[in-house]
This record gives sequence, C-alpha cells and structure tokens, in this order.
Amino acid sequence: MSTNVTATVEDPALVEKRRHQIVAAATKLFADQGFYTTTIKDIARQAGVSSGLVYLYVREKEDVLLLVLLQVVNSYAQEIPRAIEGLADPLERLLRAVDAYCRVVDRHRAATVLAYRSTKSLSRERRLLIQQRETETNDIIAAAVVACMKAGLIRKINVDVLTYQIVLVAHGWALKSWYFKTRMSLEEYIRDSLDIILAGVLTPLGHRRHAALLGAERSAKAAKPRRS
Amino acid sequence: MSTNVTATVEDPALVEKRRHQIVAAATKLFADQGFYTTTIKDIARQAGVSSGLVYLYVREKEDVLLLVLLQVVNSYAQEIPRAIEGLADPLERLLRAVDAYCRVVDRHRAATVLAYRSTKSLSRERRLLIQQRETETNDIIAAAVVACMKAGLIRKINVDVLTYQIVLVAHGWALKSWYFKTRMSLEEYIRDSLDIILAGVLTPLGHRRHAALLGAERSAKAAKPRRS
Amino acid sequence: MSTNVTATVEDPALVEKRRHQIVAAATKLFADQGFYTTTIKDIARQAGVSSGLVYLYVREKEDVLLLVLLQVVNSYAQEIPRAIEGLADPLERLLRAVDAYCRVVDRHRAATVLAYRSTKSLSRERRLLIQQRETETNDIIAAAVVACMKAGLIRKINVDVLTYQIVLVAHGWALKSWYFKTRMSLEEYIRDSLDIILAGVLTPLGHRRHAALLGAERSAKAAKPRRS
Amino acid sequence: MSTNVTATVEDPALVEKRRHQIVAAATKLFADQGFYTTTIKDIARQAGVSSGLVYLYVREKEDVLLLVLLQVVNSYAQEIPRAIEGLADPLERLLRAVDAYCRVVDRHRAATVLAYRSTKSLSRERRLLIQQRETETNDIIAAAVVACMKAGLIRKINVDVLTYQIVLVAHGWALKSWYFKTRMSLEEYIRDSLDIILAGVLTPLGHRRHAALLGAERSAKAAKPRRS
DNA sequence: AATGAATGAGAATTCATTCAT
DNA sequence: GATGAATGAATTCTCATTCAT
Repeated sequence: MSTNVTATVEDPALVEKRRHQIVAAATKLFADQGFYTTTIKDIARQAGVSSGLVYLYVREKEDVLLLVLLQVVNSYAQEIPRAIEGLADPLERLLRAVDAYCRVVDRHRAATVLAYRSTKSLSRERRLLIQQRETETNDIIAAAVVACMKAGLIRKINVDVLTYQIVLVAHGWALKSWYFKTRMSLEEYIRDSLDIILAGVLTPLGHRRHAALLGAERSAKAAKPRRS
Repeated sequence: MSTNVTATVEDPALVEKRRHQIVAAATKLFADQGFYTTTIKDIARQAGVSSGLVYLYVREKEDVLLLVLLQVVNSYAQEIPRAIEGLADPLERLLRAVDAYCRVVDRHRAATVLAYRSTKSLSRERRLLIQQRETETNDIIAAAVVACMKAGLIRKINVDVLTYQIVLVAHGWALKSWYFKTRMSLEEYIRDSLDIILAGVLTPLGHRRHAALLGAERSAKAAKPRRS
Repeated sequence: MSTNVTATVEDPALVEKRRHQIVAAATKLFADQGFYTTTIKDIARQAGVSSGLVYLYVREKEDVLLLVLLQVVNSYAQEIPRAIEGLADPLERLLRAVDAYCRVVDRHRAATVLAYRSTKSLSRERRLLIQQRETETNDIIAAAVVACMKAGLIRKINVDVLTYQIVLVAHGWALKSWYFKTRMSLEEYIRDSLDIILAGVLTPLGHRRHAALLGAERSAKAAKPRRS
Repeated sequence: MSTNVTATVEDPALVEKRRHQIVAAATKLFADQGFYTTTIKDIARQAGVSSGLVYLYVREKEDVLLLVLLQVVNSYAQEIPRAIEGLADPLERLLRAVDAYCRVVDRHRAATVLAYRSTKSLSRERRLLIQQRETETNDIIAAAVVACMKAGLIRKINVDVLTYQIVLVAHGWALKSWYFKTRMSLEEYIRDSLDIILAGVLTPLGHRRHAALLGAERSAKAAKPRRS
C-alpha cells in the first residue's frame, strides 16, 4: 500500500494523518466538482489547513488525485477478499464477493464515479498503477467464477465477459445511483441483477445449490434478522 | 437535433460545415486529453482554423463539449431505431437493437468514454439535455424488452435492471475496449454478452425463437457473407 | 469642415451620407456606453450597415470618435456666431451668446459629456484638433466680454477667468443635467447663472443696460410669447 | 472609508500598504492613458509587483478604478471640513472652504480629471457610491452658502446654482489646468474666480465683511508670510 | 460599394507552485 | 512543520481590422 507519492515531512504518523485529512477533503470536492475545477486552496480550506501545507505531503496536485483513487481501489482490494475468507463453497464465495463488491461501491459511490471520470487525468504511470489495482479486484471475481465453473456450477462461458458483466453491475450502482436510488434498495438491485446474470450461467447443479443457499440465508435471516 | 448553441454566423450551410470541423477536432482532442486539458487553441489548430473563428460558432468552450456529446447521444438515438424499423418479431427487434447499440458505441468509442468522463463538466442545464437524450435511447431498449415479455419470450424480471444491464454491456465495450480489443472481436463480445444475459431471461418459448433466429442468421450469412 | 479623416469611397455625396449615418449611430452609442465599450459592430448594427462598410469611410475606430467630437464642437462654432450676427449692442451680444451656447449644449447634451470623457482617448494630433475648435468657440465668448469691457459695461476683471466661468456654466448644464433636469428649466438655469455672474461684473452702466434689455425682452415676450 | 472592495489577504496593514501601492500606480496610469488603455500588467509593473498580486487585493479591474476614485472624493470630503473646523464667521468659512476645495483639486489634479472621464466606466452601484461621496462634498459648500445667506451676507439667490458654480470653479482648475497653468497661479485663479462670483452675490454687509477679511488676511500675510 | 467571415493580437483573470517568515 | 503572500505562466474570450466574394 505504499503510494509512490513522496512527502517532505518525515514523521510517518503525521504523514498518515495529514494525508488522510487531505484525501478526505479532496474526495468530497473532486466528487462534487471534478478534479480540474477543484483548486488546491479549496482542498486546503476543506481540510482546515493552509495551501502550503498540502505541498509538504504531496508533490503536485495530481498526486492528490492519485491518493484519492488509490484509496478507492484499495478499499475494493481489501474488503472483497475479507468478505469471502473462510468460505469454502465456490458458489457462496462468488455470491458473497459480488455482494461485497456492490456494498463497497455503495459506500464509496462518489469516489467510484470519480474513478470513472478522472482516472484519465492521471499521468500514464499513475494511471497504470490504478488500473493494475482494479485488475487485482477483478481477478478475485474471475477466480470465484472459475472455481464455480470447475465445480460444475457454472456452465462453460467466457469468463472475462461474465466477470466484466459482474464488475459493470457493481460499478453501475454508483454510476446510475441517481436513477436507481429512488426505485429500489441496494439489496434489491443486487438480487435482481444476480437473478438475471446467474440464471443464464448456472448449471442445473448450480441452480440447486443456489436455491439451497438462498434457503439457508432466508432461514438464517429469519433466525437472527439483520438490522436494516 | 437543434442544439441551443447559438452561432454569430447566419448561413446555415456554413454553420453546419464549420461546426462539423470543430466538433471533429474537439472530439479527438477531448477523447485524448480530456476537456480541461484541451484548449480552444488546440481545437482551432486541429481543425485548421483560427481560435477566433471557433467563437463565431459557439458561445463558450463548454458549448463545444455540448456539441460533441450531443453528436454521440444523437447518433445513438438515430441509429438504433433505424436498425429495427420494419422488424416485427419482438425478440429479433431486441437482438438487433442491442447489436446496433454496441456497434454505434464501437464507432464512437472515444466519444462514449468521453461522455462518461465529461458530462459532469457541463452546466446543469446542458447536462440535463444530454441525460434526457440518453434516456430516450434507453427507452427504446426498454420498450423492446417489454414487448418480448408481453409476447412470453422473456420471463418476468425487473425491466429497469435488465435494460440497464444491456446498456452497461454496450457502453462497457467502449469503457474497457483497451482490455477486450486484444482478446475478442466486437461480434464475439456481443454474442457472449447476450448469451449470458439472454440465457437467464428467456422463457423456453423465447429460447426456441432465439435458436431459430440464430439459425436463420447463420444460413443468411452463409449465403451472402458480410464483408468483415 | 474638412476632417482629415480619409475615405476609400470617392463620391462625396455618398461619403457625406454614410458618415452621417455612422456618426449618428456612434454618438448615441458612445454617449450611452463610452468609446471603449462600443464596438465597431455595435456602430454598424445601429447604423444599419455592415461592419466592413465602416472601414470604407474611416481608417480606424478612433476616426469615428474624432468625427463625433468634431460634429459637436463644430455645432458650437457655428450656432453661437449665428445667434449674435447682426446684433450691435455689446451686452446683448454677450447675453445672446451665452444663451446660444447653453442651448447648443442642451441640444447636444450627451455629446458634450462625451467630449469631456473621451477627448483624451484621441491621439495627440486629433485631440489638438478638437481643442483648437473649442478654443475658437471660447474666443467668441471672450471677444464679447472684451467688447463689453471696452464699452464700460463690465468692470475690469480677468477676461480668461470670466470666459471660462461662462463656458463652465454652459457645459455644466450637460455635465449635471441629471441633477438640474428635475429642479429647473434650462431657461431658469441660464437666468440664475447669469444673475450670479453678471451681478458681480457689470458696472453701474452695465446694470442699467442689463435692466433695459431684460425689460425689452419681457415686453417682447409678452407681445409674442414663445411656445414653451 | 470602508471600500466594499474585498481582498483575499487578511492582514489589514498589508492590505493597506499594497492597496496604496496599487492605487498610486493606477492613478498615474489612468490619468495618463485612461482606464481602458491601461492594463493590469501596466499597473502591476508600475507598482513593482506581479500582476497576480493585484488580484489578491482587488476582485476585478474596475475595483482598482473604484479605489482610485474613492481616494479622490474621500480626500475632498476630509480636507474641506478640516479647513473650516473651528471657524465661526460664515463668510470666512465659505471662503476657506472654496479655497480648500481648489487646493485639494490642485493636489489631485489628474485624479479629478480622471473622475470626470471615468466615473461612467464604473458599474451602476459603484458609480452611485462615488456620486454620493461627491454630493457630500457639495453639501458642505451648500451649507456654507446657506449660512452666509442667513447671516445676511449673501443675497437671496439660487443656492443650488451658486454651489454648483463654485464646484465647477474648483473642478475647472483641474479640467483646464493645461490652459491656466501657464497664465496664472492657483492663488490668482481662486482670487479672480471668487472676485467674480462673490461680487455678484454679497450684500453690502457681505462686501464689508469680505473687505475686512481680506484686510486681515493681507496683514496676517505681511506679518508671517506663508511658505511658497 | 458592400458584405460579413476570418484572423490573431491582446487583455483579464485564475491558480499551481514556491518560499520567506 | 506550518503559513499564506507572491509569482507568472497559461487560458478564455473579445474585437479591430482585413479581404475574398
């Protein structure tokens, strides 16, 4: 999770703290107004520091964008594996991974959209860094898909395409949240999307397992219902 | 197709010609470098005109972006209906519409990505204009889905979600073309994506029709093969 | 009345006509918005011609200003002498001259203010041309003052200062018309101003003559009253 | 003396200092070349600062003009009252006020002319601010006139007109200084102008007082002659 | 003679970045 | 380490002037 972004300041704890301030402020502003229309002064003001201070923790404005985007893709790369660790059933792993993906996206909605808008504002090198991290996330999904296929739960289809469709579904929640927000809950969105996609790719065996999992979940929920 | 963008010059043919020059130049540059990093001078140079001339056909820089984005969404709104006009079979209409959508996106790949990145750079009013046009396109897809559902070819699923998934597939080709381009052709992408999505939503009747259509298409192709 | 402003066009009648159009349009616009904030296009539009046409009758924008200002100072230099020609009595000549001055200023109020604002926008050479014409006007007033002094009607005072005060009174009507317009008529302004100035400079003989003139005027007015 | 012109910089002492620099530079340039032909870069260069700095102390170019003009009208509004404070005799107050007015105008000759030329270049709101301040100055003169009238020193004449004539005399020194400068001193100009105006409005009592005041002044001068 | 499209120099304004305190 | 004043390059937009038609 090292960032390539060099700071003048030595004390790592302080660097951590200041960068957090800056990134938090910048994320909000970039998401609201975009990268180019946000000034360093805006960021400094929002973060409650001086504009000069920003340059003690970052070499140029673009570094701030990099830090912001890294935070998003890192949160993907962290939270999805965490959601499926310990699970053995391939289908359950896939379902949980998709579910986790959508939920992280939901939590970072603004930043996800920002990534779509602003990744290209990065220099090539930095852009590749981001794309690489994104690929890592996709690989987790792809691995889960492959595992299902090996287990005979998913029929033979183009893994890349299916993976990408799942990724698009997850990102799509952020991209069109203004549209869906008023029409359905995140849970419904996940369920309906998976319904469509899985229905077409599961084998009969996969379908049975899916039904079993849903049944288990439902009874689990009935037993100790989640807080909304 | 009126644009709200006012020109100082009267002659409509000239306006048409010059705007075309400007939009072509701007599309390329915006796609390559983004809206904010492209200057009016860049656009003028690329278009082979003076920077002052641009302002005879456009009131502000943002108008250029509007014209560029309008061109994309207008081409969606035009070409998709054209691809399905005259067709009666609901499933065929849906398949052709999706196919057409993906192909327009392919032809305007850069501009499609640009729309994702830069729509928010527009003023609210202009942004709404674009979004409205986009919605019109989506409505065409949604109508085709509904028709299939009414004809018993697609099972009862959430129309919005399916429509959106189709739209994401179409746009997705542009968004990740850098990834797919090297791995598969547009035709394969369309086929594999539809395979996954349709498999999950067609009724048995729908499946039979789909198979029939594919068969017809294949023999048609065999008869008079398309030029690549 | 030759202007030093060269025209491309030969036909003198046409030049006259076009310049008149242009000057009329420019006078209005310059007076309303000032020289620098008025564009050649504005002038052309207001004059009902094309912007290119202006340059057939004028070499640069500043020439238009020169023409406008020349028109004003020329109207001074013409109308004041005309008002006093044929009059023999020195005091009557002075009074009528002042009266005429104020009335021309009133008729060209906007242009008079414009002269105050914009003469300095002219190049040195053109500015001198205007100032020279202005001086000619002042000389008429000064001559009338001197004549009164020689006739023993005005006591020995600084002619320049008195002349200038009279000029200021005349111009003052234009400069502060926004203030006086609502408080008094031009006639009252002239009367009250002369009352103050003359009272201090007339000799006893001068006073008697003044009274006589006023009496004559009053009875003349009573005989054939002016339409307001 | 608050200005409505907002600065980005906080430190009031610095703001004061920088604005002073800017206003001094701008006054000179505006007076020489006018508002529109002076660029911000010109001002910055003349003030020995960068062009960006100007915008730390001013929001737009027009603000610079406002500051310049405010300085002039403020100096009127300050120095005239100061010149007559403590004086009891109404006629002496009037004479001293006029004298002070002419002297301030003399000190700010260029800026006074600038006010005539450029007030209309201000936005309505700012223009009103200037005009209001000017009116305040005129009110001081008007009050002194009225006091003289009440004391039977000035005969019953139109106060507005007399006040305005006095104002014109004061301003006139600046407007035509190019003409008078070579012909007479400021002192002579004041004396001769007052001679003409007062002679016409003083009552016999007023005349006696005037003579007494002049006598007192002359002997005072003889006793301890003023420097230059 | 007249038009008005085209040019391009020039001006105001912004803002990333630096640096003295 | 922190501040925020200062810099100046860069950008948008305007408009006097030219010139092909």
